[in-house]
Amino acid sequence: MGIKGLTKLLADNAPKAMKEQKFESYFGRKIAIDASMSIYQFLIVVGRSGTEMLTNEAGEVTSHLQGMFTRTIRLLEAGIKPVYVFDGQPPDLKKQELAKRYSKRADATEDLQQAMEAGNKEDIEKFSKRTVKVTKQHNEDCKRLLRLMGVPVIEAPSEAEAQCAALCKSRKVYAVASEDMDSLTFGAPRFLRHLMDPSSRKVPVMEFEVSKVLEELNLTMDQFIDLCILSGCDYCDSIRGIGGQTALKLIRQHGSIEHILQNINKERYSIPDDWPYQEARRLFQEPLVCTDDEQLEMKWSAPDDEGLITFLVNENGFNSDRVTKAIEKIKAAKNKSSQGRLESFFKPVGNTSMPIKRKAYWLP
DNA sequence: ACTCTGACTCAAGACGTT
DNA sequence: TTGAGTCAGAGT
DNA sequence: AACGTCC
Repeated sequence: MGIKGLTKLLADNAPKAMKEQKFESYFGRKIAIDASMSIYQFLIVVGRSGTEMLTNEAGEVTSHLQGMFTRTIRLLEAGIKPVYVFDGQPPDLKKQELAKRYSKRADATEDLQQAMEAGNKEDIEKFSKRTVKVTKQHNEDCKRLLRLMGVPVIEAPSEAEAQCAALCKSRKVYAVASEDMDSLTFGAPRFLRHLMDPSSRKVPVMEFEVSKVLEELNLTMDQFIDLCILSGCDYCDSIRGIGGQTALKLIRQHGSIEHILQNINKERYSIPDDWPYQEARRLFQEPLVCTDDEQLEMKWSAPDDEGLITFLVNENGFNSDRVTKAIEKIKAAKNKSSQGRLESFFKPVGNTSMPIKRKAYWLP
C-alpha cells in the first residue's frame, strides 16, 4: 500500500511541509482513521504467539477488539475525537494488486503448513503473520464495538483513505491519521503519521500539509498525483528505472505523464503495455466517496455500559473488572473534553480575526 | 557521482508489574 | 503484510 | 527497559 519512497522523497525535497507535533496538541480535534488498516495491524501483533491469538470461548479471534478498544480509549483520553472509516468496494484497478496479495497469502499458508509439520517455531511465527486477512466479521465486530463506545463509524463506498481525505477537505475533520502515504495523494489537507506511536518509542507525530507539499515541490495537485503514480502506487505499475527522484525531475520538466511519454527515450525506458495511468490518476483525483451530510454525521456520545459488558465480557470473555474500569475511563475522558477545544488556550497569540488567506480549496 | 533495483534486515499494540 | 533501513550491484 | 498478559 501507499506510494513507494514518498516519505523520503518529501524529506529530501519538501522538508518544510512536514513538522513534528506533540500528541497532546490534538486535544479536541476530530481525526479520521482508516479502520481496516488498524485492524490489520492488531491482527498481526496483538496477543500473537505463533498461530495463537487472543480468542473467546468459541475460539474466535478477539485481538482486533482488544487492540481497537485500548487504542480508542487512549485517543479519547488525549481529548481526540476519532472517527473510524471502513472500506467499501475496492476499485477495479486495485483488483490485480489484491489478487497478488491473495496469492501471496496462499503461498504463505502453504509455507505455514509445512513449518507446522516440521515444528519450526520461527517459521511458524513468520509465516502466520503473512496469512492475516481482515474479514467482514472483523470489520463488523469493530463497528459494533465502536458504536457501543459512542465513537462514530463511517462506511466508505470504496477506499477508506479516499473517504478520510474527503472528510478533511470538507472540514468535517481536522486531519487524517494514517501510516499510509497515499492519504496525501488523495489530497488530505492535513495528514498525520505516527499518531498512535507511544511516546516511549520516541517517534514524534509528523504532520504534513498538502498545500505546503505542493508549494515546496512547486507542483500542482494534478502534477503531484502524477509524481505519485510514477513513483509507484497500488493502482498500476510504474516505469522501470524511474524512481522518485527521476519522476520529480521529469514532472518538473514536462508537466504531466502525457508530456513525459512524448519526450522520453522509449529505447531507454520501456512503458508498460496498456498502462492505465489515466485511470489511476482519476481514482486519486475523483475517488468514489460519500458526500451526503446525513450519512457523514458524526456524534461522539456516551458509552453504552450494558452493551459493552454484554459484548466484551459475556460474548468475548473480556475481564469484567477491566472493562468496567475502561468504561469509566471513557466517561472521564468525554467529560474532560466535552467542552471541546479551548481555543484561547491553544491558539498562538493575536491571530483570531485574521481573514483566512485561501491559496487553494484544501487549505485549512 | 547519482539513482534505481533487489535482497536483506527489523519491528509491528497497549498495559501493568518488576 | 507494511515501512524503514542498509547493502551491493548495475546502469546512466 | 524488559517482560508477560490481555482473551
